[in-house]
Amino acid sequence: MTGVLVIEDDDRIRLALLLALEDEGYQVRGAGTAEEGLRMQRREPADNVLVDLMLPGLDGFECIRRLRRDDDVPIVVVSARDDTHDIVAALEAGADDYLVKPVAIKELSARLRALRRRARAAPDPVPVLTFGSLEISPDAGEVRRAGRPVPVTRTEFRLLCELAEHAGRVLSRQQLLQRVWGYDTGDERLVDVHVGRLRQKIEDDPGNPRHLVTLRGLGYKLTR
Amino acid sequence: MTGVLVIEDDDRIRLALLLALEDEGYQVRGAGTAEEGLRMQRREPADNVLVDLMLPGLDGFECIRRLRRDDDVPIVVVSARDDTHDIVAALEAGADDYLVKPVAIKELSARLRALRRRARAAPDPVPVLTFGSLEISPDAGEVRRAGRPVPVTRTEFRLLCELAEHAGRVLSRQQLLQRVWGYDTGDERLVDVHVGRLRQKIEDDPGNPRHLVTLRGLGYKLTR
DNA sequence: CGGTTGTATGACAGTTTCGTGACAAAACCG
DNA sequence: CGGTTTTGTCACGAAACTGTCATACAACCG
Repeated sequence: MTGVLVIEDDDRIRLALLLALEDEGYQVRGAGTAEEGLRMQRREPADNVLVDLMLPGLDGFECIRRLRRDDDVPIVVVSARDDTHDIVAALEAGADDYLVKPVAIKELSARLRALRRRARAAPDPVPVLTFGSLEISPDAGEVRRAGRPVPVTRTEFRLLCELAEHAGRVLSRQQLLQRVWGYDTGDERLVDVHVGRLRQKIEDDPGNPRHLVTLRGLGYKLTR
Repeated sequence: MTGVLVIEDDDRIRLALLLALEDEGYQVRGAGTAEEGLRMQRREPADNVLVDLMLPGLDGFECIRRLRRDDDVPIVVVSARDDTHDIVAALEAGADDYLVKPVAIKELSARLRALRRRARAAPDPVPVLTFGSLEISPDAGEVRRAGRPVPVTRTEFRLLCELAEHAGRVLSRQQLLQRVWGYDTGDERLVDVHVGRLRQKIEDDPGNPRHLVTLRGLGYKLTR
């Protein structure tokens, strides 16, 4: 399992990063101050560290230097400041990369991956979307229910991913036909059939679906 | 002396980069096309390569892949496009960093420095990838099953490594053709055949593969 | 309540996708 | 050069998947 430590004092940003990284398949942990982060990294080293520059107490630069002192872990700075001087200083202090907020999680993930390739560190985690006991991993082409793999067909899988990507939002049959099948027009019953088949596989009680819900007259949605 | 190769088709930008890097103390050389750049790098390897994404003929992504194929040189993309999708694709292709034009030369220089520090710090620790009782050492060119060496052909080995590097992720036949064979197009049955042959060698029960599994309609993946 | 509209589902036939053995071309190797 | 291994192509059978349809069921509405 690949671990990431996020050192960031803003609770909301830290939480958002942690949740997003978790979806990307990382095992995450967070720290609100440099001191706490250093302590955590010393006790139980993560495979990657994300650091904010503006931290209370010990600042980001110093934090990077100290991390670097006793570890070769890849360090990525995530800062609001988009200033060449800061970037150079951070890299000079020992950081490996520098991203400016707001960061696109996919980019962050890709950069972490590139960095790990260089550092020959941990393996790639596989992103997982979770809906209660239902787990969907688009990259692994896998669906699990209560931990057990569920065999789904390609069409079902695409449909499920489409719904999962827009979790909680209704998608009309037309939209689904368009996005999953690429049809601009077609029989909407087709969607019903596949939704039905999917329910047989992923719902505990297919007659009373908890995740893959029908919204009469509107379409379907996937809920947690 | 540290050498940098700049592959960029716009003469003015290439020249500007070369001059600026020269001021930074690098020994520089430039190429106007991917083909020329690849040739130069093969003949006389630089310590860093800068690549533009929009090149005439062979595009930047392909250029990166080919550079990566026979070299571990740090690659930095310098592109006008500031798009998450491009960034992810470039990093995925094997780039180490991605900068958006116009670049601050001080930042570029700092990033190159950080990258070289990394590249130098990781002298191959001969990693072994393990999948249950299956062991693959990409560097040693060896495959073992329950400790016993398994003779695999070059093609099979590359296919296996490609799958192993992305353990747990589905790779489509197209992707495999592209990455293992370098084909941009071709008969997808070819992949099937080699997967079949590989299974005969590495699976306990080739009829019921445990590691090299098929995901109908999606492709293949290697699991633990 | 009865009519109307929208949704679920089982069956089925046509199509797609896979795995495999056979074989020839190509590469390799003394 | 002759033998051996590896590689790519092909064709075919088996298995899995897909979309359509008909019917049954449920929800809504006045």
